[in-house]
Amino acid sequence: MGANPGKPQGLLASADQHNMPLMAILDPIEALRRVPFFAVLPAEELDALARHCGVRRLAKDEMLFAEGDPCDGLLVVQAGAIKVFKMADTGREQILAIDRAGSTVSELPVFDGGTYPASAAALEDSTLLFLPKRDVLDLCTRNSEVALAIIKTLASRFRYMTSLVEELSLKEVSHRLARFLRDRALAFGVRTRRGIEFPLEETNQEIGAEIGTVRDLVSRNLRRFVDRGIIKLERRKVIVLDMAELESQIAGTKRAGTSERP
Amino acid sequence: MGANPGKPQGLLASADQHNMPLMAILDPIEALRRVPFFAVLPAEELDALARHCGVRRLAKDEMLFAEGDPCDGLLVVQAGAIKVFKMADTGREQILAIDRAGSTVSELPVFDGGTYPASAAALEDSTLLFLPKRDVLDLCTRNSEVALAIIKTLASRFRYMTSLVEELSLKEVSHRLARFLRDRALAFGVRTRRGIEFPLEETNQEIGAEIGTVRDLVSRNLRRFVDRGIIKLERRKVIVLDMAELESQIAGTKRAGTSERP
DNA sequence: GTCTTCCGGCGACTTAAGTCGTCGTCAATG
DNA sequence: CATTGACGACGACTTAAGTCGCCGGAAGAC
Repeated sequence: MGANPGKPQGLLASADQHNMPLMAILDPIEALRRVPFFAVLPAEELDALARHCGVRRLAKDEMLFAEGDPCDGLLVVQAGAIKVFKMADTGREQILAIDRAGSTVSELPVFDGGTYPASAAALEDSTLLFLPKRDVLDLCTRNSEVALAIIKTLASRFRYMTSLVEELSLKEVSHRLARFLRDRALAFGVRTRRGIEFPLEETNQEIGAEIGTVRDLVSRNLRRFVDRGIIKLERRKVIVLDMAELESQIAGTKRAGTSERP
Repeated sequence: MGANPGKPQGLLASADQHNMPLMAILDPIEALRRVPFFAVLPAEELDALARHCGVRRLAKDEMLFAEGDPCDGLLVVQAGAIKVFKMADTGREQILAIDRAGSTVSELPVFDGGTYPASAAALEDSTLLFLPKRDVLDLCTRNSEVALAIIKTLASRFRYMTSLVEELSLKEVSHRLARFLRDRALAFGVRTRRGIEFPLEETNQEIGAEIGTVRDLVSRNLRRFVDRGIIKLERRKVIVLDMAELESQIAGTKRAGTSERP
């Protein structure tokens, strides 16, 4: 699929609703079907689930839950975007995941019975479905295919956490930012004569929270990339001029020449 | 259970073998039964699994697998200790998990079909069982109780990763070290008239790799705790003199007084 | 026993990360 | 149109983190 950034993210929550057939907005079954581990279910199972589910609407920046809250059901994102994050007492935050339509939020407490391990809030106006814990657990017990699919979902999140730990512990801010840009370019980039272009809706603040640093450092490092001719910044858009150099920033800046120690 | 450190860890791998009935060393069924998600199985299922399993012995410091290797089965720790870690090209490493008897290593690639997300090596002489992927997946499909228990295991690991990310991103080295000591004190500490005592077998190097820093900083921060009268160090032992102060190191050193900004 | 190696402990230094204050721009608001 | 507020940029500064070299003691090897 040739990377079509036709649906930019942050600003246009309302556009979603215009582009989507009305049913898709109202029909919880469609929302459930977009969840990978429910997709395998026959229609009548989905129906049954849908009958038990509640709806929650959130305005931008509204909190969904806070770290430590008890949890009594699974949340399915129907529209919008939810950030899951940890917050320091200094106010700084670290984003653990951003979940959009078809994702579920914090499966953990549903399955291990604990409280939410992090807080969550809406990045845009959002709609979520709520499935009582019991129904989800019953379903898993009856249908091991679903359980296995949930394991896969958890595994994929786990892999991300693994690489996040690696980067936070062993890599510098410039690496993390380079990887962030590379990933965006691969996911949303379009080849033009000027380079690979993609939209960048979030603020430096938000980027910082994703890659584990502060606003200022994102700004400084972006500028450094611009100065070195690796990227070009426009309005709310990035143009990657030198993808090879961007990749090599990810691989290793860290005094790459020191060879072996004697 | 009044915290009995009767089985210190690193040095005494051989003691294990003396204290344990010989059968427990040789019998794979016993080893499998110690795994939480196999414990629920009836004896004949365990038998069947055990018949298919291979054995792998590792000397201390021997590699079990490297990041990116393909994986074709589940590894169950029967005896010893395995560290799972990421390594930077500078040689620095970040430990993601330490698994002992009754734990499994890298369930991820078994269930999502990918490669190992990190490397693993033996911290002590160790014995592992190997269960072919097929058998494990078949078992999960047949028995959703096992699948659900695996989800719980993954969830618990996930929670740890979550807090690791939080600490790496938002907390200082002294916090992480304080938490490390507190956790050890709770898990292995014994109340004596001098304070709460527990063994500390690992080197500063290893502690650093666990909490995400280098040898030197572990040493410096330990010393600082000693100077402030929070702990006392002996041979390979720690005595916590002021648990309250240790806890408050965890909660927040970070200019705790700044109140609100105007 | 003696030798060697590993480990811990300094102290001095470098550098990445983060903080702060200010200013200019842009966009939304009234 | 004017005001306000957010955001990005930038320079100067502070501090935590990490690096380096050296020493001295303890444990293991011979």
